[in-house]
Amino acid sequence: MNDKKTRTRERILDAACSALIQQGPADPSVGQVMAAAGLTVGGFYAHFDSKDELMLAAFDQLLGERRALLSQVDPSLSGAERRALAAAFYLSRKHRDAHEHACPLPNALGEMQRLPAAFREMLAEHLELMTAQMVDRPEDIDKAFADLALMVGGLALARALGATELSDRILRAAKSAVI
Amino acid sequence: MNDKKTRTRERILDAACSALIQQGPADPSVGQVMAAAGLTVGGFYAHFDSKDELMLAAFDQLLGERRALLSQVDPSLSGAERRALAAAFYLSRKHRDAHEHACPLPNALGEMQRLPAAFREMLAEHLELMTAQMVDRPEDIDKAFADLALMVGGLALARALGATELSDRILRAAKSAVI
DNA sequence: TGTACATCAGTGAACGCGCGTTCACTGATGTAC
DNA sequence: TGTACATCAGTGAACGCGCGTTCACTGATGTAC
Repeated sequence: MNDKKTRTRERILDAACSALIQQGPADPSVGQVMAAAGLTVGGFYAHFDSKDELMLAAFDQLLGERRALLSQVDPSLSGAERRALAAAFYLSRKHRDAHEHACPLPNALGEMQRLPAAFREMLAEHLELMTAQMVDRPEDIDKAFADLALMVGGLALARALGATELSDRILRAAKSAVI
Repeated sequence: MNDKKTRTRERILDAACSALIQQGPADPSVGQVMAAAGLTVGGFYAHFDSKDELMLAAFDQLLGERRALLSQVDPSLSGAERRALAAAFYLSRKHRDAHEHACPLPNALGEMQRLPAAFREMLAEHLELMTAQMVDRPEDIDKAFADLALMVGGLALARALGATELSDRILRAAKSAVI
């Protein structure tokens, strides 16, 4: 059965997701990802065509997870209330320090310009879908884009500083500024 | 005279600043930076002890430039007005597309966790000084941190997307959300 | 049920490459007399 | 003023290393008869 191969592929992809969250798309080596999945480097190309393809798949999976989380927020709340809830989670210390199932954007955005165009196209698509989930009326879309910028910037600064007092402070400041 | 050596060092440092803005700290190679300065790779270590030391110096110089720009805003304006002016420049298409004298944070933050602690310490110091320049009263400091997060996040998203319509839109949305 | 064969997921050594760093050298400039 | 020497900024080849990718092989599993 090739269920086994499918599960192995998923293990590699999950390892790549963790690496992408923590190190961005370029830094993790194929060998490191394979080792994290309990495999050796040579078997990689039976599952993915290239490192770029792996990282693109991981990027897609993680952004998809973010949107799935967003869709679980109580739909009876207003757009502004939903954005505030999303930001409260996004800008938590827990999310800043998470090594899995966290947002890849803070550590990946800076490398987008050097990656194949498929990454930017995928990013654009997810951003459009995400912001659409964050508003009640199309006219409010720019509020969602602004909140996204605030969230990504706040988390990027907080992660860059490590788990320090200043880092915590930036999370709090950004959280309280959501529109 | 060793004026000549000093000028050469500055040329290398300027080349490193450009590279840091566009590619972050890890991606540019010593050879590429030296070539951009019109030199060959071997001479590098007469000016800097290591690539990390070069990038740290470039990071310091660029963040210093940002603060110098900030200090040129009309001091008779209120803190909120000064922050709005700073954001209007920071979130302009011109700044997004600039290859020199631009902010290194959007392309550097994601790599901070993997760099020596000196980078994070330098970042923390500049952030404290920057936000102090952005407010009238200490109680408002969190507004400056939130605006910084909004600015950095907006520019990071805009740069990552390239010079597209969506990128422009994010710049506009973030600009109009400054506190 | 038991044997022979095919399949194929995964291994591990090898490749060519670019990296950061080192170092013996070059050649222009400044100093001593 | 002219010659001999010291200095030192910059050159370019070399180093050891980790990378992405390739490929001949292994060995467990499933199928045919």
